[in-house]
Amino acid sequence: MDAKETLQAHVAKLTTLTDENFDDFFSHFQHLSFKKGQAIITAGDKVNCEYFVISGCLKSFYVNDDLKMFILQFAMPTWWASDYKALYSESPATINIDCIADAQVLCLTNEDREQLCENIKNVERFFRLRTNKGYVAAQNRLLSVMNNNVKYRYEELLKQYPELYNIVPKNLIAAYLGVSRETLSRLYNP
Amino acid sequence: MDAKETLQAHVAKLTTLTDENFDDFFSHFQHLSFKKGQAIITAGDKVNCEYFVISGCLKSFYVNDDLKMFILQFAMPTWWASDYKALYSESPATINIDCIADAQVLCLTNEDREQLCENIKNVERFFRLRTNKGYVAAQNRLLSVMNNNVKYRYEELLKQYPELYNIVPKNLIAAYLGVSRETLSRLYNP
DNA sequence: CGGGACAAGTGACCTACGTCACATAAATCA
DNA sequence: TGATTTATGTGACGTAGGTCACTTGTCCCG
Repeated sequence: MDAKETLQAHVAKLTTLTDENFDDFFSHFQHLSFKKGQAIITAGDKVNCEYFVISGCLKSFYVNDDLKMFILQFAMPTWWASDYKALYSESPATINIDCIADAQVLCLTNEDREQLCENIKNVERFFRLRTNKGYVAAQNRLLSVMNNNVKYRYEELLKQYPELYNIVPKNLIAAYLGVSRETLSRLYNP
Repeated sequence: MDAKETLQAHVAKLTTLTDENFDDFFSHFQHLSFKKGQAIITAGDKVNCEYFVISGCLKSFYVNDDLKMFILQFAMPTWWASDYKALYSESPATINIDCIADAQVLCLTNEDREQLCENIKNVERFFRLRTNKGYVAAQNRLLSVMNNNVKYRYEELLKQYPELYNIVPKNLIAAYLGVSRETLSRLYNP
C-alpha cells in the first residue's frame, strides 16, 4: 500500500471523502523520508507541521532539566505526530520528535490544515474525530500510568505493538513507561 | 453572568458564531442543577451527554478493582466533562462523574452535538478546537505526572485553582495527584 | 444536642523503584 | 578489522511513597 492509499484508508475509518476531495486533501501533503536517528522537531524550534507516518517509526519525547527523557509516543504507521501544543499555539517546541526506524511520512502544515478544514467539511470532521480519539487515548494512558504497575504496562505495550520489541532499545521503552532502564531490565531478570 | 452568556463567552474564545447560530446551538442544551454528592454518570451507565459547567464543581474519576479512586478532572466553571470514551464509542461508562459543590450545568446529547456539527460549520470548528486543547492538556498532565514530584504538582494545582483548596477535601486532591492521602498530608507535616 | 460519618494527622513498617558503579555484549563506523 | 559507542545485565544501597492502625477534630442531621 502506498502513501496515498494508506492515508485514504485511514481517513475512511472516520469519515467519507469524495475522490476529488481526497485528491485535494492529499495534494497538500509533502512526502518526506527520514533516516534512523534524524531529528524532525527539536525543542525551541518553530513548529509548522504535523506528520502522518506511512512506514518506520518516530518517537516524540520531552527532556527535562536533568536531561531525563520521557517518551510521549512511539509513532507507528498511520499515527500522527507533532508537538501539538507548539503547533496550535504557534509557540516554540517544548517536545522533540526524531526517527527511530527509517521512515516515510506525510507532512501537513498548520495553514494547509486550517485551509482544508475551511474548504472541505468532512476534512474538518475528520480532524475533529481524530483528535477526539487522541484525547481519549491520552486520558487512558494517564489512567494506566496511575493505576497499573510497570510490568503490566510493559506487557500491554508489547501486546499492542509487538514490533516495538525488536526495533526499539529497552532504554527507550523504559523512558516510555516512566521508569529507569535498570528497573525494566530487572522485571524479567530478578 | 447567566448560563447563556457564560457559554457564549466560552465559545467566542475559539470561534465566532452569529447570534442566530448561537441561539440555535444554545437551544439544544438542557439546563440542570446538581447537589453536592449527587451522581451524574456511574460506571456501567449508557452515556449520552456531555456537560458544560456553569457554576459549582464536578469530579470525573475512575475506580479500579481494588476500589482505589483516581480523579481525572475537577470540572470547574467553563469546563466540559463526560466519559468521552463511552460517549464517542457508545459503550458503557468506565468512569464516573459526580458533583462536589452544588452545580449548574448545561447538558448536550451526543446526537444533538453531531447534528449541530453537521448544520453549523463553526460549531464543528468549535468542538474541533476545544478537543485539540483538551488533548494538549491531557498530554501535559501525563508529562507532569511522570516528571514532577507530588509536592510540585500539588502546588501547581493550587496555583491554577486556588478555590479547590477550600471546596475539595484533601483525600480527593490526593486521588487527583495519584498518591495516598497520608503522603499528601505529610508533605507539609513531616 | 448527641451520635455517626467524614476529614485529617501521625507513627511503624514495607516495598518498589532510583541511582551509582561496574561488567559484558552487540552494533556501528572509520 | 579494530575501536568506539551503544545496549543490557546486575549488585549494593538509599528514598519516596504505600499500607495499616490509631487518634483527634469537624460537620451534619435526626
